[in-house]
Amino acid sequence: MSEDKKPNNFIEDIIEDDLNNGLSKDKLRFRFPPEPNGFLHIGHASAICLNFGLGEKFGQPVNLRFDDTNPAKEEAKYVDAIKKDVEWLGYQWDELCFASDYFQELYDWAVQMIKDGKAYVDSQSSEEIADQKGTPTQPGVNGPFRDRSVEENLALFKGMKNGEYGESEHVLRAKINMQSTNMLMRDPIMYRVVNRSHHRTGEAWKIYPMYDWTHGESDYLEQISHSFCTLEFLPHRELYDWFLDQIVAPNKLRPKQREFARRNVSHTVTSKRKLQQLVEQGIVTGWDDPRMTTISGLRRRGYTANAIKNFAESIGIGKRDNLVDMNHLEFHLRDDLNKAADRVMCVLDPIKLIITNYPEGKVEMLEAENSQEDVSRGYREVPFSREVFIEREDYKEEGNKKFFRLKNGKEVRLKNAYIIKGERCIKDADGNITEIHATYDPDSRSSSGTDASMRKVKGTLHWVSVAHALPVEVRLYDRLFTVASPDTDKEKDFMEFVNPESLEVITAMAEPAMKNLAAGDTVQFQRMGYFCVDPDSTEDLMVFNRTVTLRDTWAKLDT
RNA sequence: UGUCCCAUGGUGUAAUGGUAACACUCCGGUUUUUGGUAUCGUCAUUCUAGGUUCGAGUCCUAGUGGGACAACCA
Repeated sequence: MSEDKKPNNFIEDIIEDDLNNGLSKDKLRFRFPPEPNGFLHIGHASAICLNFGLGEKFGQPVNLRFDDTNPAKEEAKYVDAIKKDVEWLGYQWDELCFASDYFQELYDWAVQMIKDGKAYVDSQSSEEIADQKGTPTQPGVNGPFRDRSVEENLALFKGMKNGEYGESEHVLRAKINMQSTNMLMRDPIMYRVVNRSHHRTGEAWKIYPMYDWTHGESDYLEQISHSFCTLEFLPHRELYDWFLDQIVAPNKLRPKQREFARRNVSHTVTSKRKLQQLVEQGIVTGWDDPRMTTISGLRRRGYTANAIKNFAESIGIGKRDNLVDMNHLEFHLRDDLNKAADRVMCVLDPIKLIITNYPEGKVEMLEAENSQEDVSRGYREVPFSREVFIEREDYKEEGNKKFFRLKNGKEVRLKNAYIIKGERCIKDADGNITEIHATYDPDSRSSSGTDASMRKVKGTLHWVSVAHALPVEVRLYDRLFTVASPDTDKEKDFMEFVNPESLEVITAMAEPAMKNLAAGDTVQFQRMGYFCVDPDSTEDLMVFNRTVTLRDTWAKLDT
């Protein structure tokens, strides 16, 4: 039972402090609160893992709450997509909540605040309101409607609710302090009129509450003990607390907002606006394009939920600006896939190799292990014959000592088959190699038990029998951006850093057993990387996405 | 010409006033029918200046650098 205790992060410290100060553990409750206005991305994954991870660590519930207070942007289809992504990551929420479920409570509280002189209806234009608000370095001034009577405020607010006014005619504002150093405290807007149909409440409401007025009160209604959000909301905390002050009952739990730094991953963008731009301008094929770092894109690319969760856990959580290198993510991806994926052979850039001393017309079914890591995964049969495809880059007429692959006069092993020796190659008029000739050692068949089969040769190549090869489409992905941080350049737009070679589509030659794979299945193409079957696959043509390459120390030496 | 947040190897995190550590990356060795995996190892870190203290990455002050804040968005 030696549980290796990992050090707490500062969020866990906050919770344990509260526990030590008398908060009972069963009062702990967390939430993940996305706005249903787009797809979740890798940044959200960190927040999901944080909140649901805390739920698991402390054995307490986590709500999934949709922050749906702006009908102009939100749609039911995003609600469904978000639920699917959270589930795919392997988390189960306690209650499924919507801020829109609280519209009536929020309204009633707002009416009470008007009666208490804590809120008023402002009838100015948004420009006038903005003008009076001042700037971060200059205090604001009070507007002309700030001291309206309670009766007038009540009547106007009711009128707003009943649809008697158009958008922008009136807003309800909290009466706080126009001179505050915190701009959010300068009489923030609580309600505005929006003439839109809401994806859940339909036409029932003409006024909609703003984020600040909604979020803390929603936390309170759900009795969330700790409300974690990203650092940009830190200035909102003062207002979060002020709004709570207006409504918290003494016998109820008072939620606490704390902030952490959003995780940025190199070579990606995560703002919805920018992701949308990539989709709209056709840089990618959609929100689930395998090059996108949306959860749905990562899923289609072949990322596993485990890899994402391990990544999130390993990078931890902090308060400083950060840019996590993509290779952290890829490390966890390879780590997980190495254990989970069967091995197969597929030649991406095929060239024909003829074994001149192998009988024409002969076919042998050779046994190949599905995983060197785990023999319990069993074996499959792979057909071998006189003509096979190998990778073009695996042959050189002459190569230096570091080149472990096939060259004239040298031996290599064909994986799970025979040791062959390079003899010569055939070239076309332009000097391009079109065909390689080799001879084989008939006694060297893998696991035949002969002395020859035990011989050590430096290189091992993967191969596919020409007569049995299954042509498949393979989509090779590279990073979508050529620089680590595409959206922080002061002069250049992030679109200028789009990698024009982020996708290469090729036809590869696969071993015949691969035709049994189904969409979503992941395998390792030995020596080449991890690949998964894309849903674009048809009866006639299988399509594979390259999830990630193998670590390749040779490629680095070679260049 | 404001308020607030942040600062530990190339990257991310830990050290809770007491020997600066872990992972990734990089580089190198061993094993290997994947130049993969596994395994061993090397290199490399507390922004600056003062102060408190027997002792400071940690506490205090100032500076420097980075970031947030002026949507009827969240």
